[in-house]
Amino acid sequence: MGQSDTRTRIQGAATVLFRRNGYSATGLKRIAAEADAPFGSIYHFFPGGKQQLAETTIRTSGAEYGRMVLALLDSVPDPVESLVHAFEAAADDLAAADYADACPIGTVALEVASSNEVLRVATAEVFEEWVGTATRWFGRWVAEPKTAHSLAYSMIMMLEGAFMLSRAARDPKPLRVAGRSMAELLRAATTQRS
Amino acid sequence: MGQSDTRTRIQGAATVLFRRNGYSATGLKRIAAEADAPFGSIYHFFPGGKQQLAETTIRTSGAEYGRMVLALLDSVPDPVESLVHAFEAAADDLAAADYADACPIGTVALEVASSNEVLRVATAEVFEEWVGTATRWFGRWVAEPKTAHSLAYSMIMMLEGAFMLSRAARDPKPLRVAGRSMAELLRAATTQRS
DNA sequence: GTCTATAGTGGGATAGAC
DNA sequence: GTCTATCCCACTATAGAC
Repeated sequence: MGQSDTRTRIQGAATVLFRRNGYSATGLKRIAAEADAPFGSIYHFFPGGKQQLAETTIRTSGAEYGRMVLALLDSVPDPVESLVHAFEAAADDLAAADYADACPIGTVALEVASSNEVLRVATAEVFEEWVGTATRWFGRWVAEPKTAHSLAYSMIMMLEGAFMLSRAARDPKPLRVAGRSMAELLRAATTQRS
Repeated sequence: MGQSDTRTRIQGAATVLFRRNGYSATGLKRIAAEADAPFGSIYHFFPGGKQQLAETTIRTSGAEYGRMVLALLDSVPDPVESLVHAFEAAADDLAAADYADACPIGTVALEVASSNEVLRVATAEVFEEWVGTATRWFGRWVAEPKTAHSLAYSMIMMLEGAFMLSRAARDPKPLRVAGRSMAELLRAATTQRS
């Protein structure tokens, strides 16, 4: 256990730091210190260095976060209420975390988009996975697959944008507004309009 | 002219690099090189160093970008069509720029939100200014001020989230979907629903 | 004021003792 | 396999020549 435990602590510390401060601003020495692990252990478990560690955290925390959001959406029966509730929960969590822990991959995604192909592809695949999951969720209430797909994209984009504005302003309001807008979008998609 | 021209080139190069690669990944040496300016000139014109240079670019390019988006929205008479058109234009521009030049402050905003108060406040104030401008624009077609405010927030959040997904996937589609969703939101706000 | 050289710090990565 | 010491490089910042 001692061995894989070190690896777990390293990956956990990396996930937290990349999420809060991004890829470039996070040093491997800092990760080792936060993980209470010797510096060399990073290269033992992640021979590919910083990039491999980041790719691992992106894919792992990305999948985890997707499951968490889906579970949150499934915890309320009515889909419109569920959207409002999920964004409210995200707002509360973000405020409780002092506006530090939002999307685990958002900051890194923007940072590496034009500078690191390996990490860019990793973030793109995580987003794609989220869109697929969300499309299936919306598909339970929306007839047109294309509409479900658009709603899924919109939900993730609205969430990412809301995280950005809420963190910058240190204010949960953007996330709450985003939730109500997504509810409105779903209502519009399921309601006949004159 | 020679003097302030150097300052302009430095600020221009900084704006481009911060926008593409973020704050931490951008070195002052690189900025000086891209600006064809001696390294020392950065500290001559920006005695506060990297932070002051970044704050200046955030506020300046932020205001410019806000004016540009507003002009784009005002270039089409019908507001619903205008939203679709504006996001389409953003999609075309982003693809033409090889997915490098999206929002001038988005990447930096996420990077500094939990690590640099001066820059965090600068990004927050730019976002606030955009929301105000957009609220006035939506107010021309929506009666309720609160609704106009929500639409303004949603548009900016959707744009930021769409930039993130489009850059990660190197695909203009998220931006186009975002535009259609914003059009749908405005339609829902201006149409009677059964 | 313009520019260069360098100090001082922290980064990623590696070699090698244990 | 675990851990430490160190290398080399890039960074921010500054001192000082011109």
